[in-house]
Amino acid sequence: MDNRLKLALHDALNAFGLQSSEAKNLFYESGVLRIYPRNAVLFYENAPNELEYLLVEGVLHRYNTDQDGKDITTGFYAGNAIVTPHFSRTVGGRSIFALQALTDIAVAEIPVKVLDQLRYTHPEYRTFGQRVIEAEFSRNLINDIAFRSGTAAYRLELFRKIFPGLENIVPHYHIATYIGVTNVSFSRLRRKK
Amino acid sequence: MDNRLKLALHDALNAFGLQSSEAKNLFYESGVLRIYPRNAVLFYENAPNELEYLLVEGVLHRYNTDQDGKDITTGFYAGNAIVTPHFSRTVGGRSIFALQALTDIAVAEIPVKVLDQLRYTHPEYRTFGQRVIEAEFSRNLINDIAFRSGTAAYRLELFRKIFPGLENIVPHYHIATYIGVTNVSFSRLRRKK
DNA sequence: ATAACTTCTTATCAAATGATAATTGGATTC
DNA sequence: GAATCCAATTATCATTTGATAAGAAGTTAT
Repeated sequence: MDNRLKLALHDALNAFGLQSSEAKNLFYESGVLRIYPRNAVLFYENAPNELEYLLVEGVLHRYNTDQDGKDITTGFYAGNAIVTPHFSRTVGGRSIFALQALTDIAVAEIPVKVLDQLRYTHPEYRTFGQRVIEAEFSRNLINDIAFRSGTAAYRLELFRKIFPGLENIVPHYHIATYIGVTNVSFSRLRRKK
Repeated sequence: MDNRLKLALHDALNAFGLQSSEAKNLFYESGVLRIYPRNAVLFYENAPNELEYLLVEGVLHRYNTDQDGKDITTGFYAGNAIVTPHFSRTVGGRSIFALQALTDIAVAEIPVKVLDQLRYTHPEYRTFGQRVIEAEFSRNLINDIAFRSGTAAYRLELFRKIFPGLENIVPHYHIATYIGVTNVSFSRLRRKK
C-alpha cells in the first residue's frame, strides 16, 4: 500500500484523537486501508453492512433514491472525515442509505464490532466515539434548522462554508439535491453571487 | 401519584419492549413519573441535562431559536414516545435543543447513567435501546429526504400521517416551522385540502 | 477529428412560498 | 358584556423556486 496514504491515515487518526501509538496500533491491527475509484459504491441502501469508515482522501456522498427514482444526496464527506457511524445508519443490520465515492478515494475500514470493543476497553477510543457522535448530531441539527427557516441561498452559503472548494470538485446536481433545490435553481443561485 | 398514570407508564414500558416485571421494576427503582403543565420547559437549549425521558401522556416539542430569534420546532413527541436519547441531543453535556410541553404532560424521567448501566447489564434494555435508536434515525432520514425532494404540501401530508390529530391539539405555528413554512403558507396549505 | 454524451447554463412561463397587513373568531380578563 | 388578546385566515403583491426546453461547453468514445 502507498506510503503516502499510510502517512495520511496516521495523520487522520491523530486528528480524531487517536494519538498514542498504542491506540494507532490497535487500529492498524484490524483496519485496512482501501482505494476505491470514482463512482464506486461502498454500500447500497438496504444492503447489510458491518464496517466503520474513516475517509483519508477524496470525497464521498451518502444518498437515497426517492419515490420518483431520483437520487437525493443527504451528506458529503471530504478530506479527513468519519462516515456517519454504523449504529446511526443501520436498521436491522441494513444500511438506510448508500455511500458512493465522488472522486478516487482512500478509506480505512474497520469492523464495527472491533471498534465497539476498542471503545469499551480503551479511553482514547471512548473519547473518539463521543467526539464523532457529537459532531454528527450538531451538524445534523444545523441542517434541520437551515431547511426549516432558511432559504436555498442560505443553505448554499452554509454548504460553501462547511465544504469549501467542493463545488469545484463534485457534480453540481449532487449539491443541488443536498441543499434541496433543482439543478436549474442551483445554477441560478450560483449566478447571483 | 395518579394511579391511571402508573398504569399508562406500565403500558408504555411494554410498548417499548420492557415487558418482564424484572425490567419494569428496574425502571421504577430509578425512574420518576412527573407531571408538567402546558408550556412548561423541561430543559433549554445549551442547558446541562442528564436525564432520559419517556413521554407517557400529552405532547412535547423540541425547538431551537434561530438567528432572528424565532423558535423553530424540529420535532414532536406524542402519546407514548421516547424523547430523542441523551447522547444524540447533547454536546459537552449541554442540550442542543429545548424541550417544551405543548399540553399538560406526564413523563417518566430516569438518569441517563442509570439507563446506560441497565442497557449494559440487561438484555431487554439493550434491545430497547437499539429499537429507540433505529426508530430515531430512520425517522430523521425520512424528514431529510422530504425536505430535499418534497414540497411543503407533501411534508404536511407526512406530518399528518405520523401525528394524526395533532393538528387539532397544538398551535399551528409550531407545525408550520416544523414543516418549514410560514404560518400564512401553512394556513393556505390547509385550505387547499 | 467527429460524434455522442453529459453537465451546466439560460430563457420562459407557471406554481409555490414569503412578507405584510387587514380581518375574523375564539378565549380570556376585567 | 365589553374590551383585550392571541391564533388563524384571507387578500394582495413580490420573490423564490420548479418545469420545460433549448443551447453552450466540456468530456468521452469511436
